[in-house]
Amino acid sequence: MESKNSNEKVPNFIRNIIAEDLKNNKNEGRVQTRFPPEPNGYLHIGHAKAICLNFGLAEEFGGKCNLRFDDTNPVKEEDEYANAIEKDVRWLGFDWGEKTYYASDYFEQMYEYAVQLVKAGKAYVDDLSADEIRQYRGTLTQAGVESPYRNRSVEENLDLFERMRKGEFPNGAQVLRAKIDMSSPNLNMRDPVMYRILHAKHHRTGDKWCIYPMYDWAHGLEDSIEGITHSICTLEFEAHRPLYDWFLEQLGVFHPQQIEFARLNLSYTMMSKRKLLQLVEEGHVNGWDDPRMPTISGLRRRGYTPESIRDFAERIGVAKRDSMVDIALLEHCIREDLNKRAPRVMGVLNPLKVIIDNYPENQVDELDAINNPEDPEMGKRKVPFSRELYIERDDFREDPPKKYFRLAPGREVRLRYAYYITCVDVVKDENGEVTEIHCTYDPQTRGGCSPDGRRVKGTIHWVSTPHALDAEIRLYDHLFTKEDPGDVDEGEDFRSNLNPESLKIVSAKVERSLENARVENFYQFERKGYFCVDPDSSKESLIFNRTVTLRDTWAKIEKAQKGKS
RNA sequence: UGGGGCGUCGUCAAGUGGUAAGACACAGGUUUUUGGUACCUGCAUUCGGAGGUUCGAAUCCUCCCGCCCCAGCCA
Repeated sequence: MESKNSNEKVPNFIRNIIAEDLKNNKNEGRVQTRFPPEPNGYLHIGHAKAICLNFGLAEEFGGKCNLRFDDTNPVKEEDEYANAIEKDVRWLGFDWGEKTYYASDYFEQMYEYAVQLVKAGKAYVDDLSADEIRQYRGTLTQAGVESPYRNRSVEENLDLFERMRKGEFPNGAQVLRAKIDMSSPNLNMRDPVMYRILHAKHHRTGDKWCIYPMYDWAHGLEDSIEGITHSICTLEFEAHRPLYDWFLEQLGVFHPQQIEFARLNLSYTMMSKRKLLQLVEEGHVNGWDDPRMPTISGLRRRGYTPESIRDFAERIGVAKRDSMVDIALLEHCIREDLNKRAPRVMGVLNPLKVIIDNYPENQVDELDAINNPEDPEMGKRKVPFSRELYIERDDFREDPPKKYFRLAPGREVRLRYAYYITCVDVVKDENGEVTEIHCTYDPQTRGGCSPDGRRVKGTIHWVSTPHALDAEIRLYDHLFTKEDPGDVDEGEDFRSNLNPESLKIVSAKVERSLENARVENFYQFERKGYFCVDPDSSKESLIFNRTVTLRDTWAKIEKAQKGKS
């Protein structure tokens, strides 16, 4: 399976930086990265990019990658999320050793570092309200104003900070701020808040703390404590780097290098955790693992494999420019993976009854079918054939368009692995709807080829009626109708771009061999696409999710034809 | 009109002074008992624009244009 790594690694700026560092023996040749999610939501394909990047780099350069929960805000974080995140990272195929790291494990040490800064006159307790702090901060073009509390004595600051920790003050009464520069053109440097008072129960430390560190203060410390050599994050943190560096420099501790890259944007979907949460809470989807969601759990349920997602992450590359990756690339990756691995099977999504007039009633023939033409080792199976069959409604046209070479009155086609049949009659109901068609078969063509060598243009799939299994099939399409769901008119939001046809449920007839299908098994329904067994499925009622369709050249031709006429 | 970034094919993306990789998409074609797969061919005389340096520039310099991020006691 690993041998398919024929696509060699393409250079990117982060790889280049690390390779250069290694050449210069920076960090004694050590490479240590980390993936630091906040446990306040589910991971999505954008996180998968970061995970593959961090774990991939570590692996490539003989280093390690930590999984670390950045749990510094107790009001938003929950164990449920932390557990789901661990499961997803593991499912993607990554291993972070025996230890899972938590920012909250460093709270005591962070506090001591803060005291150190206070003693050095580099931090102070501010009594200004949140609102006042905002006003004092100034604007993009206007310098800020120093807080009247900025020059308290070290002793007073020490006393106040300790009492903050003890819980003597209510939420919002004070904050600890770094004393940097209120006139800095970089707003992040205008005396940023290091600690705020939050009387809240933390998912791990419980009620032990009532002051919690802010991201900018905490993150560099977490990295430093763990000996991270390359702290890779997304572009929006670029303006925070001077602060990251400032704290570590003041403390004189190990100083990791922060490197920023552009986050992933995918067409026809969106990555905002907030909006994804909204989709879940408002019921536009059926949970975080809805197969239409770009979450790892959604993709897993949809039938995406870890291999396909890792391949995708490698192919999109890593750079600093904002971009929007075509979701067709993700679809290509899963098709490529499943083409090699998915057993082929026949399933009729929209059944039309076919009666073979000259085939004996009650006769059953067991025909050989190949499980995967891409992999002979997957062997063969028997599929039952009888007088009554189902074929795909779209594989029959009373009035076939040009270049259509499936079934039509008087036409002959091949039933895959079975016989050639010719349509001799069409039966309709009072509305003119075709209810069944009658055909004759050529007994000489068993297996699908004729002794006289005559050729048929079309091969269609089928299922024997008396042997067919019923199955519910969930057909998924893009969640949004626009490449950029955020592209909306005045007064509207991304919800108005929700695709009303993102889920269609059909009752299908599938071949008998699927009776043993188990949850998460994947198949190629020949000529239709790749499907996997949904967790809702049971032996009594089979349920499949369509992962992705097969490429459909005919659909393109027909669309082009319609466009012309 | 402060600061920090970024602009190479429809979409990603290599390239770091020596004369534009690759992938997806798209368009043709070959093979085919999946209109699938595989394979072949085509697809940027040009790198946001204009000047300049150089024998030579996507790569160096200057100016201009466009897009993104920053004013949470979120991360």
